[in-house]
Amino acid sequence: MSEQVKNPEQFFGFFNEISIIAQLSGHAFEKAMPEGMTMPQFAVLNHLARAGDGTSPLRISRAMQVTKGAMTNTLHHLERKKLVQVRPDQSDGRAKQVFITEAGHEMRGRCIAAIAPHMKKLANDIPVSKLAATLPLLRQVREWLDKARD
Amino acid sequence: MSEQVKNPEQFFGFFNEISIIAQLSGHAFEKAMPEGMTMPQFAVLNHLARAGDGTSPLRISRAMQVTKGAMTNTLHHLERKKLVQVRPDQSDGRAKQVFITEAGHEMRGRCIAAIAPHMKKLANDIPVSKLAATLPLLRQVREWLDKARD
DNA sequence: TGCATTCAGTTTAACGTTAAACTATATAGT
DNA sequence: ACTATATAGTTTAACGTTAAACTGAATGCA
Repeated sequence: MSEQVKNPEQFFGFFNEISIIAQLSGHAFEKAMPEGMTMPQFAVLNHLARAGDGTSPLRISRAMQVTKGAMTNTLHHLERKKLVQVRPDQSDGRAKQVFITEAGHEMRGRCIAAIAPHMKKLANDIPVSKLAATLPLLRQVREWLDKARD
Repeated sequence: MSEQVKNPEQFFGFFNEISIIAQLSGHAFEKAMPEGMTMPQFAVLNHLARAGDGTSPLRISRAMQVTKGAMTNTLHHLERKKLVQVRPDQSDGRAKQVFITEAGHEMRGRCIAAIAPHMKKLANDIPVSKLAATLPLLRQVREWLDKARD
């Protein structure tokens, strides 16, 4: 009674659903956010606020699971808006350190506040607990894919 | 004891996990597939094979949840490779009809075959039943987002 | 019949992403 | 010390996407 993959459609269906949700939710978020803020930008701001300041672009790019080049781009946007400050790392001439500014903290707060009403609406129709219940599996899948990337 | 959104992080975490999985799985799929086949191209081929031939680009774009412009692009790729055939719709001068060719069917089979071993590996570590169990919720979220799009 | 509106599809610019080439600095081995 | 290799970050080309402008055909209403 081993688990056979009789039906590839279940797999495709799962990943297809995932990718459509990613696309729709990404655009919904960006539409709700303050002027010009994108998902990647908010994600970096949020990461810096939660996980702490002063890390390098490379470490942030790994946490966000994007390439270094993508992070260069995102950080330039945030820097231009003065939401982060990027300084050379004294102890490593190759590296830089990224700091979130006061304006950055404030912008993060505004983003969260802007999204809150939408979350409330979603929570009305779909209990948060059901979303949260899938998180362990999603994390497992993500970690699996990350490892399989070689 | 109503369901309060105390912790926005659960929401962000859910959608963040989703978007990372979408990105990783998309790239993993494309790497495994035959030369030059992309996820969107395979998705269209798969849709035509399963849901039937002869529909219009617009209907396909809606089924795939992408814009008309994106579908124009994807269909051009498939047409150039002779995996689909696009003909003007006799009964509506504005519309077109999309048909999957024999080569298209064959390519779809090759894509599925190419992905099968990867699915097997994933199924080894994460039971298909657990993925399938989340599908109803994912569908619910997707439909909610689709409706909320106005 | 004629005109305004809707609809199908294409095209364009802008954006974020990846992969790969590149610069510059750090590290290790001889 | 010197040389080879690894590492951090930037830049470039290519790609798929969206939004919006556009063309051409159909529909509805006067």
